[in-house]
Amino acid sequence: MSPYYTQDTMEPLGVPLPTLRRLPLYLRLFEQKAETGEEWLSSEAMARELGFGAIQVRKDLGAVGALGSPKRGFPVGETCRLLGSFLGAEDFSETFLVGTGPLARAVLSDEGLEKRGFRIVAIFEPDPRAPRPSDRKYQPLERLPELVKRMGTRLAILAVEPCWAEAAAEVLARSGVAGVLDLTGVTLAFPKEMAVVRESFCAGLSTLAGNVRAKKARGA
Amino acid sequence: MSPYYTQDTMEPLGVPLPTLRRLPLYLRLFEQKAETGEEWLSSEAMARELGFGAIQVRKDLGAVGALGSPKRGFPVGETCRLLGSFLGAEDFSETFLVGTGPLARAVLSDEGLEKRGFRIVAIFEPDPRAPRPSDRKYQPLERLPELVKRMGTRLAILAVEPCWAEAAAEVLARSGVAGVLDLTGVTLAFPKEMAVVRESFCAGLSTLAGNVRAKKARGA
DNA sequence: TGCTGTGAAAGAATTCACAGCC
DNA sequence: GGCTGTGAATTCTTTCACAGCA
Repeated sequence: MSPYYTQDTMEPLGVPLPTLRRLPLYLRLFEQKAETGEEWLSSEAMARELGFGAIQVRKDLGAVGALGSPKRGFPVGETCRLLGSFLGAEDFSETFLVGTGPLARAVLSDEGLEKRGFRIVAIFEPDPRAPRPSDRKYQPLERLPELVKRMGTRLAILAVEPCWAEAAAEVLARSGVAGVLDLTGVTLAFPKEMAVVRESFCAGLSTLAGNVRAKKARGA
Repeated sequence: MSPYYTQDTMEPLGVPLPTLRRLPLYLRLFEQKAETGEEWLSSEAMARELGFGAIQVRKDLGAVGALGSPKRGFPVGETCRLLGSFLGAEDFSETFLVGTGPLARAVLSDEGLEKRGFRIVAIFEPDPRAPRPSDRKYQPLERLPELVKRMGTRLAILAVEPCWAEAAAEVLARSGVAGVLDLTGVTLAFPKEMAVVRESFCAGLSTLAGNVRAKKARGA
């Protein structure tokens, strides 16, 4: 039985999007504590470390059904498992990677992914003339839809060069994957039944710059 | 004089964070239109392409002072400049990069950054024994604070291996940079007067997985 | 008619206040 | 005391409805 129910009503939970974005941060904290062998972690300690309110931390954790204990906080091991299974692993561990350039390489060498239970199970390249990376096998992009069907994969990471982004996005759109992590930085249209998370260095930096500016405007 | 004032009240604007995160998407759309030579872009066209409401697009653009024209939409060239200067370029173009691994390489090879006006002006590496990349010069991390002071750089991208993350974060915290784009995926503490944007493949994938799950729960 | 701009209403997310438990 | 869990209050975002303009 899937564990994602609120504690009291036993209704499946719609976790608010902002909460969803914070959950990975909590998970990391719990994992760190697990490594040092600590058993309990309080919302206030987390809040201090992350720079936002303790009540928010509790609400967020409560939203996925995490259960803490008065005076001590949240049990490290159990909460780790709960967050880990909610956030990925388990149902969504198998992921396709589209692209073989520097960005795709960065994804492949990210230790965090496998630590969290995600596994890149196949790599695809849309450009037939792309230099062939020596260290891992990859397939032409056209074969992706077929493999999605055969393997039941539901997640894909799009990390191709900008010029190939649209072509690749179209293939993905028709492929039947449920969600795409779009790292291309190009504005791509996906059917709206697909889940899309867009992330790019550029957008991140822009947001940061805007942030700094806003902070200064308020503070000074 | 800085142009970031609301049109009517002439008060400096506090752009809502969710809006701030969407602005880079609009900017990309405008840039694309600029390339194909089109002069006008309507909020509804944008909305269709991005998959959210037209009213929201108008509110967001309005929040940075963009001004559209009835029946036609928003002027491509002018809005490009406005968004571009609000989001980065101009005041924040010079950026330090910390790290020389695959992730840092991906940042360096990202065409989007320079296209948007950001420039990596120096690269730092905390690990004295890291393999020396042949193609670009870099400096030991200890020199960063000094260079921040001399060059007045305000933004840094943190892209080191996880094991060096904390050490690097400490140096950054004392260095006087105003904002950090943290790509390490490690939970790091920064002084709260610093602006921090965290981004990682892992968090992105986790969010995506949660998203897919939530979508399914609602839809079916 | 076709689109923007805006004040008002609805809906979410965050914060507060306090009850409960060890 | 120290910390969690929760309903109520507040604040922030989004959406709606319509006025205005070319």
